[in-house]
Amino acid sequence: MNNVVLIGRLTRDPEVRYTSETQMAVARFSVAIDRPVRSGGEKQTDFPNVVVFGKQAENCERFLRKGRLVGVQGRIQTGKYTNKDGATVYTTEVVANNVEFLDWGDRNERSDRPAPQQASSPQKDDMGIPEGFQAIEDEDIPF
Amino acid sequence: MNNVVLIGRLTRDPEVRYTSETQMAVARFSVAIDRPVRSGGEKQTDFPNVVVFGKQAENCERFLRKGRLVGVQGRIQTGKYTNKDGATVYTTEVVANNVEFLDWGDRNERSDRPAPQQASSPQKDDMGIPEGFQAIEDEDIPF
Amino acid sequence: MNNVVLIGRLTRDPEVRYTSETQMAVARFSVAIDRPVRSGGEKQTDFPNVVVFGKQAENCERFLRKGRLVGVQGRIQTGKYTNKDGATVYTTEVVANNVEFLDWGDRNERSDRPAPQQASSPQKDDMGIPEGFQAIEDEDIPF
Amino acid sequence: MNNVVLIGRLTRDPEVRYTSETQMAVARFSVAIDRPVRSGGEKQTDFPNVVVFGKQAENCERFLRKGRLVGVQGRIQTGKYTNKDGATVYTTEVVANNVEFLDWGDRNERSDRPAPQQASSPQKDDMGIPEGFQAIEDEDIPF
DNA sequence: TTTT
DNA sequence: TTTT
Repeated sequence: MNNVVLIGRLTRDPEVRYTSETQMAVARFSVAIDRPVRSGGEKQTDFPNVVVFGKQAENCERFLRKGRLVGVQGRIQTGKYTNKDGATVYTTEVVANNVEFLDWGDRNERSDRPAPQQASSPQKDDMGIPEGFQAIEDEDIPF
Repeated sequence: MNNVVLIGRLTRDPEVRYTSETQMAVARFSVAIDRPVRSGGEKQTDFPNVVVFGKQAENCERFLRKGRLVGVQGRIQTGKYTNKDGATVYTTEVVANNVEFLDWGDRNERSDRPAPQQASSPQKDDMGIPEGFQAIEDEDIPF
Repeated sequence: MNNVVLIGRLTRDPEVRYTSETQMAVARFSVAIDRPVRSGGEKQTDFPNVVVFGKQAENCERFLRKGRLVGVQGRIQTGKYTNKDGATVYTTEVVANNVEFLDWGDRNERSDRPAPQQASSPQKDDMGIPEGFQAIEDEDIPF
Repeated sequence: MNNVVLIGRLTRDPEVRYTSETQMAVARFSVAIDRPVRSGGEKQTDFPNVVVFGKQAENCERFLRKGRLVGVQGRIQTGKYTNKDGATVYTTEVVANNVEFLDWGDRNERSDRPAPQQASSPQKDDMGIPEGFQAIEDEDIPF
């Protein structure tokens, strides 16, 4: 059993890549969740990272933007990789089974993203790997 | 909303420290959770870190050992700290509201831990901070 | 372990009563949650009942209305009672630890409810018991 | 979002039927979950009903018995039906996506069930519908 | 690297 | 007794 439910706001636009073999979409974002305030305490916020795959990742790319409110159901996934300095970095992220869009922003923002420039998105990801994460290949897709 | 439920087995004995001011117990352990096997795939396991505070942490110290099965209900907490090399390390762990002991091991193992050597546990934690975590002080206790 | 998370819309205004002894508020509502649509299937919806106690119940009374979107974290509670015909009726409801207001409706709706007519709410509840539920007394409050 | 996690013990052996068209297995049981004891209060227990479909239902039939400990991940489903007296009965149950067996009982109990008598289980269910539930047909299977 |  |  490994079950997570989050409701929070995107800290930035989702970042989408594609697996090299099947070109499956992989979207990543992190979500801001304020902790319940302790009386007399200052605001504190958690920023868990979320990964989504496939059709849902494509919907995240199209409809989600920084600041939008989402509900996420998934599981905690841990991993590790070796960084440029040869140090082992441990990662913990939420792999989403389901992402729900809980608000739809202003009219402007709801419109689809500008069509990506030719040959941009469904191509081998050679932009480098984001800080703190490994490349994702087809064998990492959980379905 | 930030809700986590895990069922898994301790990867090692819980590690317990005490806050310097109120001497509240803080227990840490990580838990192994096998992912549902994909047909034709090999076994994969996640190892989320768990933190527990107060009375529950004391019970974890007394009754939990490596290999025991637990249910954990809590929330994801993120943080960061600067390591010895001056690099920023980001952390993600599960802060437990509730830890349930789902098996009690063999008769032998169920017995309490040998009493800690004098002045050992309820003392200022100066053993250093475990790899990948910050010191915990009273203001970090969530209740 | 008994953990529930729901996101859905109120099917009607919350119904609030008060325990006879300590006059603690008890709010009830049910929430509509659409099931993920099966391709070729028609829409289906679940309507779980939710109960909230104390301060949170008062906030529900003030700010929640039919149609508003909420996140609920809580547990499943079962019970039974004997109805007017002498038949045993079994109940299952969600006792909320936490209710989050995920939208705030139009400006008009966000305003507080009209002040209840004098001596209305914080009084012994003698309006009778709603269909399908038992009276709630102080010993039923979970904290 | 509609997410439930339970850990509890079966109150009786699971009850298994099969849909008339595709003969898919449908297992039902209820699970006892003690509430956290309030100091000075007496023990209280919830008994949510659980339904499982397909392969998992077959595993429940084979391996689960009264008293066994399970973890359940699923969602709350509500429904209604008309009983023999013409009264509308409202139902709330947990539809499981995943049932984990958290203990395996004594050696004896772990063995498979005696093979059902010829033509017993994979047949049209005409034993009547259990108290408080509707018949389940193929269109009710959630996958 | 953080959201309303 | 059902919500957008």
